[in-house]
Amino acid sequence: MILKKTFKPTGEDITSLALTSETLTGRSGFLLNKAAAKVRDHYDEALTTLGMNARHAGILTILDEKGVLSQNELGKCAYIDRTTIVALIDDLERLGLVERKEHPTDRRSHAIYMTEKGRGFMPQIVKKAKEVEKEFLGPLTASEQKNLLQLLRKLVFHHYSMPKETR
Amino acid sequence: MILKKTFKPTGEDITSLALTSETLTGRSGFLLNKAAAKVRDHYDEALTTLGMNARHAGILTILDEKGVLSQNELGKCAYIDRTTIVALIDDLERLGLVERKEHPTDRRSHAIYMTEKGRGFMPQIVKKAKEVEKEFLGPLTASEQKNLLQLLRKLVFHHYSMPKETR
DNA sequence: GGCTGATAATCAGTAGTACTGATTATCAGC
DNA sequence: GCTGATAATCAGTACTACTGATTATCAGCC
Repeated sequence: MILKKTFKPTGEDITSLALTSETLTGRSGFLLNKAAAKVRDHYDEALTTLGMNARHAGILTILDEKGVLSQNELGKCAYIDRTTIVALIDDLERLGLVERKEHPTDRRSHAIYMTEKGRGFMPQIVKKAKEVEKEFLGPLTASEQKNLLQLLRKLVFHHYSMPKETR
Repeated sequence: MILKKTFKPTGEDITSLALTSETLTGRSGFLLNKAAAKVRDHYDEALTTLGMNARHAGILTILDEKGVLSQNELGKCAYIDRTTIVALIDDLERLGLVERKEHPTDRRSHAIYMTEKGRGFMPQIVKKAKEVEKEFLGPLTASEQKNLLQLLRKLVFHHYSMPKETR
């Protein structure tokens, strides 16, 4: 192998490769990480013109969907750590897309509101998301795409609803 | 929403959620990244007793499968950047699992050999991988698992075979 | 009214991932 | 023997994601 000039990292015929944990390409761990890195690149690239990245867009999407939330609630929805979300909200506030306001009933919390400007960004964000999804999932048929999303969702919801210790 | 005491980040009935890019949980970007983070956690935790992480195990798996490779070839097989693989090989060499030797025909290259000790680790690595895969993919049926792996593989192979500029 | 354990946001520090760009050595073609 | 390409390496950068500590506040209980 090492002597070959025209080295090919992977064979052409995907379907001939074994779906077993004995090979790297048969492990969900490998495939998920590589797929995730790639789709994140796509998102970050698409959103850079809006001055944000995929996680910022995710937070705005949650806010748009669920209305006003505390930081904590927001973090839980996006499965983002409580300490990580602070800087993300900072960024979005700096961009004028959200505002930290006083929480009506709990003075420990912040109520995160989307601003008018933030709301105005949503159509663009959704448009970008649709473009990225279309391009990234392009190699799959429509039903395969749907299938993939459903399977992933099942996995994600299962593993993120487990208690912390067993995660 | 912000006033509710018993806040639930996600509804229970997954199947009722829309599979559309307008919601975060309808985007492959979100789902892939969360699933990837989780499965990586599982792998890292399972492999920590062997003194390595998921990427080390991945490299050993490639070597086991393909035999002696140069660092570059190894990187291409594992889709790991040329600059990133250096430290990973360092780690594995320090653990005594691989060795950098002189390349037979190209003195720029290193030939990476698995040591006897490294070969001896493979059954444990495969065992751990199988356990992780079984547990992580547990929420899915056997045919769903197979399906998921095939869809992911199609995506990964497609996107990583593109020329750099359009990736 | 005041104590106590829990919770919300924040920050400092740490670790891991992944890359760009530069450097050195070597190769391969002309 | 010159020239452009390639292999490994390193320094530096940026981003992700966490632990643990801190401060403020809440909620239940005596």
